[in-house]
Amino acid sequence: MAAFPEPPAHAGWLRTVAAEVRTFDRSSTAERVAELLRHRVIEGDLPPGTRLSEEQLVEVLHVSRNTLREAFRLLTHEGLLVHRLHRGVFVPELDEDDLVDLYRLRRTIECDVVRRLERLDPVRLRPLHDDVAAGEDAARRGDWVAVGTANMRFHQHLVALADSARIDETAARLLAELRLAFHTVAAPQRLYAPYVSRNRTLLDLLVTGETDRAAKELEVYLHDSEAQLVQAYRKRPRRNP
Amino acid sequence: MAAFPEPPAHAGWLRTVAAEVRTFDRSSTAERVAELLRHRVIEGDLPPGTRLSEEQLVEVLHVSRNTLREAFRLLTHEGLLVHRLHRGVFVPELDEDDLVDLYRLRRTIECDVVRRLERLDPVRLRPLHDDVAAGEDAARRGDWVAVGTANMRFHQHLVALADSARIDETAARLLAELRLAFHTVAAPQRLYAPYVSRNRTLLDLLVTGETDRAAKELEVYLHDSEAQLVQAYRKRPRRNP
DNA sequence: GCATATTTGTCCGTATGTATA
DNA sequence: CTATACATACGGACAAATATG
Repeated sequence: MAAFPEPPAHAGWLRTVAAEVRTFDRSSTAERVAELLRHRVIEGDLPPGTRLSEEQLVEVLHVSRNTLREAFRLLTHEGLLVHRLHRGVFVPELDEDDLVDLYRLRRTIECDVVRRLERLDPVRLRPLHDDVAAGEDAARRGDWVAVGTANMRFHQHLVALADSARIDETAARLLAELRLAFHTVAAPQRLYAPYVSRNRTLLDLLVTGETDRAAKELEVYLHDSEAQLVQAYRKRPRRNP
Repeated sequence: MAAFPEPPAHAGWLRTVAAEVRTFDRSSTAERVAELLRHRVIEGDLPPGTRLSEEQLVEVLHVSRNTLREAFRLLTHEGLLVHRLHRGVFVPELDEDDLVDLYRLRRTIECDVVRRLERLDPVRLRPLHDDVAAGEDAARRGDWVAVGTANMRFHQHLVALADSARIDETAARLLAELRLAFHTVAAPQRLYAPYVSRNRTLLDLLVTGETDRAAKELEVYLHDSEAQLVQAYRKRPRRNP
């Protein structure tokens, strides 16, 4: 043993990982590994295009190949990894078509959820208030990572108003994939900035019960967001032309 | 060996299966196994509540346990199997809440897709025409299984008009799960019957470009369908009270 | 409630096939 | 084209949890 020449440079994130895997219990090992990798991908620690070597991960996580591969399968179906036969799993590199596709489904779900809201108990807006406040606060501090997180939470809590587990799950996958897109552009910070105040506007409309106007506002909102992201995509520095 | 008292009665489907697994290539073994099991579940050959024994399937499919478990993971994530820790995988038994949840998402997606249609090339309605015709034909023959299949195809082709891979995928999973619900009620045949003509009505509205009316009609349509299915659920014979 | 048998969860070693330098 | 690295797939083993009598 010790036959492994220490993982290559890009794998710095690996070092802190080993202990975490056995932290939780009451779920299968594969799910814990998946949960761990999920966060690494979503946080951008593994940039799009990265290949996840079975050998290295087995070594570092101290799990068997089988278990690791089960975790891969889970994440693959969540869209957070892509699986190329006989080549391994990679963090996906979304292209412009993927962006458009993601926003297409996103508009369908989020706008429809808002449009169908009625007789909404104000208490249920509580998480949204918190998210908006967190976003505004983070923006003041200039902590753009936190702004992004708060924004994602806001939208997740928004669809949660529909009271549908499957809508929640679909939205979660959607937003997770979208995070990948944000990680492929140069300065994702700026992309979140304009939506701090727009989330506030949206929330106000929900508070006053103007769901139709809220739905229309959200529609424009998401179109703008998509346009900005597509633009950032085109301007991004690319390795392979 | 021979310790198994012959798989129980419901497992007759196993016998014809062995050869099929090695038919295709160009995909992994796990995916081929998953594809096979997927069809068996969707077609209702494995009724909801069935446990899929690893040992039996390994025996019959001639694949290793690891490979089989990978196939399980794939299907679990599609909602076609449920995984209970240390107990194995089962064909899910959807309850009333699941039904409501499924229809909630279904209305969101299908209705929104229809509402957003504009300047639709009539050629793209071709698959829908075929599906409606197939449904009507099958209904005349009294082939209710074929009616069900045609109906599922119709709705899949309907959402395909949105030109979104992720919407297609979401809808596919949705409809697959819904099939499970149909298999748990006594006489699913009758449930499809009323929608042969309603599909025709819907299609006519699309042909004339009245997308708003079509969306509203679909909304009512799906509400009715849900109500009927829920009712059938309550009347169904149950083993465990 | 207990002891046993069965089944799943996890790991390992190895052989084979595929993609890429 | 060959060589190499790696993923794919298999089968055996044991531990852990569950089901059964």
